[in-house]
Amino acid sequence: MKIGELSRRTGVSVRMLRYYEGEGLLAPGRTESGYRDYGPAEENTVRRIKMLGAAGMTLETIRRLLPCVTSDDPAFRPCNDLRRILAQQVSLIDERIQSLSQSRTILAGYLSSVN
Amino acid sequence: MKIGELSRRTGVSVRMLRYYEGEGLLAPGRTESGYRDYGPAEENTVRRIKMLGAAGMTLETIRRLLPCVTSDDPAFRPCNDLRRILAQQVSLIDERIQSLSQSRTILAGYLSSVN
DNA sequence: GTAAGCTCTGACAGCGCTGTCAGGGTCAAG
DNA sequence: CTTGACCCTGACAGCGCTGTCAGAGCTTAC
Repeated sequence: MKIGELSRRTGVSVRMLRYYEGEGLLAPGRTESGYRDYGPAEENTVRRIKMLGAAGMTLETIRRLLPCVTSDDPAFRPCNDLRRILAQQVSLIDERIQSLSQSRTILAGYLSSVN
Repeated sequence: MKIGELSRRTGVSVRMLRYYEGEGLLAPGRTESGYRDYGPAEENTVRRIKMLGAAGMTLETIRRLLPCVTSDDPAFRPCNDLRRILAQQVSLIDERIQSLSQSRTILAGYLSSVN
């Protein structure tokens, strides 16, 4: 299918689909005339990217993770990294939450001091 | 005092002190030769900016808040907005935390499904 | 053949903050 | 007077993602 259709099916903008490709997350074939040509595998990948993105991951992180998650691949590597990266992401999020909580505390302090 | 000294005293980079000014948070006088000239009031202001910034506020938000906090001013307006803005900031942080927690849950799910 | 609609590439913009560099004055001490 | 330290302005860069525009080719249906 062409990029417009994939966009409609996945809800990811055409712009972003091209961007994914530029970032090495997607590698669709091309028609003779140069149009990107996506298959079901690519559609799956886009869905996965979307999910991981929803989990707050950077495209760069997703890129490293994708080969592990793409169940269509024979997965040469058992992806020892998968667990490590996921765990890393979780603690990264924990740090952010911690930091925000701290900010929250400070603000709440101001707020109560204002009466 | 000149900008370098203020920077040393407050721990805020020269770059940022100039930036604060550009954003309308600070309005130091100028010497004849055009050097910025900061007094104790400005130093206080910078300290306040630092604190509010540590609470996760945008400079724009801080700008709106500053006139309320600058205790040196007679404070024409009783700053009805102060409470409102602070509360608003708190709920903004809450939203972010919520969003991160959601991401965390998703990731933790992935992690456990990987075993 | 023509027009509408889709695709292509490449580039600019913006969010909020910060560093850094360039080109050029100023000030203080020797 | 010269030198080194400091200041000035203005502009570019980068983070990560996204929209949008321009200029041009392809496709499809009438």
